Amino acid sequence: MAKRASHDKAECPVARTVDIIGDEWSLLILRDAFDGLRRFGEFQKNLGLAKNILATRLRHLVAHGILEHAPASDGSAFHEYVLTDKGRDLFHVLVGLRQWGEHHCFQPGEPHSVLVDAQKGQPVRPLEVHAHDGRRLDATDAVVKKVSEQKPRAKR
Amino acid sequence: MAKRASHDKAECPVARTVDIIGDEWSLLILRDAFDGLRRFGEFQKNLGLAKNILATRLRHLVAHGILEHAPASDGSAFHEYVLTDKGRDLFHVLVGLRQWGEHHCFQPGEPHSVLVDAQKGQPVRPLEVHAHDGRRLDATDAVVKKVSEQKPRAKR
DNA sequence: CCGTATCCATTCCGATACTG
DNA sequence: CAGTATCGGAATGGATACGG
Repeated sequence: MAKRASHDKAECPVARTVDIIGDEWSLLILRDAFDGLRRFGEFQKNLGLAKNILATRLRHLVAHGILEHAPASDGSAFHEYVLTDKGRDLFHVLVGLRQWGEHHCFQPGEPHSVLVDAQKGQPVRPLEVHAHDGRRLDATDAVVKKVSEQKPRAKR
Repeated sequence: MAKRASHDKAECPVARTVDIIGDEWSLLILRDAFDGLRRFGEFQKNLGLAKNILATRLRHLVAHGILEHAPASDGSAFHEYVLTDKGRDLFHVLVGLRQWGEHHCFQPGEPHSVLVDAQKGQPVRPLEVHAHDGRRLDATDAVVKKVSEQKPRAKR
């Protein structure tokens, strides 16, 4: 009865995405994956979550093609979880979360980690949203066009 | 015993952010808030979640300064929930989720809503991450610099 | 070292009834 | 319309023990 709602059929891309990665642990696992963590034990130690939960989340991410579970690239006999291309495309989401946190979740002077350009060591620029023609947009300049409002195309 | 882990003390901005908005309903509420929804009933109807849960989430978002609960701007006697500046800064996160979903969660030809420039009606550009000097970065070009690795400054 | 299996407390979610 | 109160079922999360 109290089955968790699912939005995997929604016409809204946000809903579908949130349905897949919209939970605390998955997002943190992804953060660590972008940080280069690969092994089960690394995730477990770094996140401090129970192994069964980690296993569930990893399975889920693998099932959705975000992580790949493959034999380790180095000689070791173990397997590792690495981001697929699809998973790497979540980069912007993680950067967005990070930048918002840097800006809004710390007291002035309170130390926090920073995302920097690997070459120069400089912090990355804040994300911006741009229109098709390059104009910068903020939240009030953008609207969601619903499917039903879209120009119907050839029947399919 | 099975209390949910909290990351509000983490030094990682992603962890703190995820701690606040890293759950399904909060993210969907925010999506709707960016869509212009304001009233309790609008959220409830559009999301189809129980009122008590919605109330809890809204309270939480208000407590964290992401939404503001104020009397309606129009004449009506009711209150409404509107994004604060802090909340509006989550725009990039939502755009990131949306774009990923548009790209990865739909079959070719399957219809979905689209985020467009309000002026011209054109879809917005895909997000990009840029270095301080403007070079475009992907996930492998950026690294997280931990607090402990940062150059110590004057004692504080 | 990498997971699976089990147990149990807690939390969450949905439905409904009820109040202002 | 906008919530609060309550309830039961479900899923989650944490700990631990166990097998590959």
